[in-house]
Amino acid sequence: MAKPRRTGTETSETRARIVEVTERIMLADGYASVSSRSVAKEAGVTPALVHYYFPTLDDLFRAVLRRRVDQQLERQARVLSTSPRPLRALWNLNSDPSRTGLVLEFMSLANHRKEIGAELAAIATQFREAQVELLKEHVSRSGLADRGISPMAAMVLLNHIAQGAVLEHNIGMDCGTVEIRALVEHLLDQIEGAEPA
Amino acid sequence: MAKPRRTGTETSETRARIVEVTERIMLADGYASVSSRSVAKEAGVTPALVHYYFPTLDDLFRAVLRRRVDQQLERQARVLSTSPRPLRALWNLNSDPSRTGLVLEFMSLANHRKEIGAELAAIATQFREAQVELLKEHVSRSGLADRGISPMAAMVLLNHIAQGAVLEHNIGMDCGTVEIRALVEHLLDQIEGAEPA
DNA sequence: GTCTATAGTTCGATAGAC
DNA sequence: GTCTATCGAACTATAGAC
Repeated sequence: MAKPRRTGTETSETRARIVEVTERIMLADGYASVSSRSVAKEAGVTPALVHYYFPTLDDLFRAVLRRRVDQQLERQARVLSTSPRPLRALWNLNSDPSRTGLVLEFMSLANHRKEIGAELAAIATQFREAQVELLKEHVSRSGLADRGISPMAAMVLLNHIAQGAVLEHNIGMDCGTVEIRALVEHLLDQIEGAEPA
Repeated sequence: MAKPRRTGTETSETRARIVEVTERIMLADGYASVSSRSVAKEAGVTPALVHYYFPTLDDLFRAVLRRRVDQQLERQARVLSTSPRPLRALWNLNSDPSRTGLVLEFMSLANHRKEIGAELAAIATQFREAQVELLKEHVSRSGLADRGISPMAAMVLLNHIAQGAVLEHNIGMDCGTVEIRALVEHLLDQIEGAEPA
């Protein structure tokens, strides 16, 4: 009996548009620019309607998070299980600014919305475990074990480099960009073989 | 004639306390929790006094940034020029959560305060160039060239790993923590020799 | 140097009409 | 499902007294 307030259905098109707009604002201007008003304006509805679908802003943020997680988990699984060069496939995937940029926004958001932090940690762990699991099946092929690098270490390394690159790209920094990219490409070539033209 | 408003002196103790408090809030709760009120409350003054020293919040953020930059540039230069193992010294420096955590807050802040983004990129470039410059003097000793890794690539790599580790630590994630740390330690040992007990 | 007081915004959230 | 209207709170910033 605590909250008898009305909320919208999960399948609403307007609801989907609100989530999309929110993600766009987060990427373009940061999570701090998300408000029921800014979202409503860009979605072409009223602020009240945003609250109709998402009683609190946290609910809205969580919806953005879940939507992306579902998308990316599926995409990652598909790429990892079909690609002959899983490491390179993951590198390409994680170099996508919109993917990594959003992760970073949620990490910042988690810094003062503690409930989101725990949810985010669980999700990130889920991603990484899936990466490691799928990589293990390719481990003989990838030649990682020969270098004394565990699948887990390889995954963390790849994620951190991609993440750092996106972060610096976001603020317009280009010092070292070509060098680190060359290093990664070189290592990937050594481990998995060069990409076919 | 645009702004005839009064502002405080640079040497004020109260001013210094305000900057310190702001940095603490940024690290603990994120930049979005910084307001003239929250800072004033924790510093034991009134919101108006915060604006007396820092006409806008951007001025306050910039003061926090400059204070840290001066501290860290000096510390980095000292450590790099005196340590027999410059790479390990940098790794330890960048693994400090309060250093890297603050960098990340400013990177998020830059996402919707574009003026700060340019300033931050310039500063980060300055840091990295200083790292590369000082590392070059040690390059024969560090054995990096033998592995085909340029000083620039090494620095970017080290920074990104440390940054990623702090980021994940911040949200309470520990998946892969020991593996990546072991990998870095192993590589540092190989390149620069083991630390003395 | 520090304060009170306040103008002017923006925001989250809700009630209730249509 | 969508709206208008609004309350109450928090915020940035400024003016001016002490």
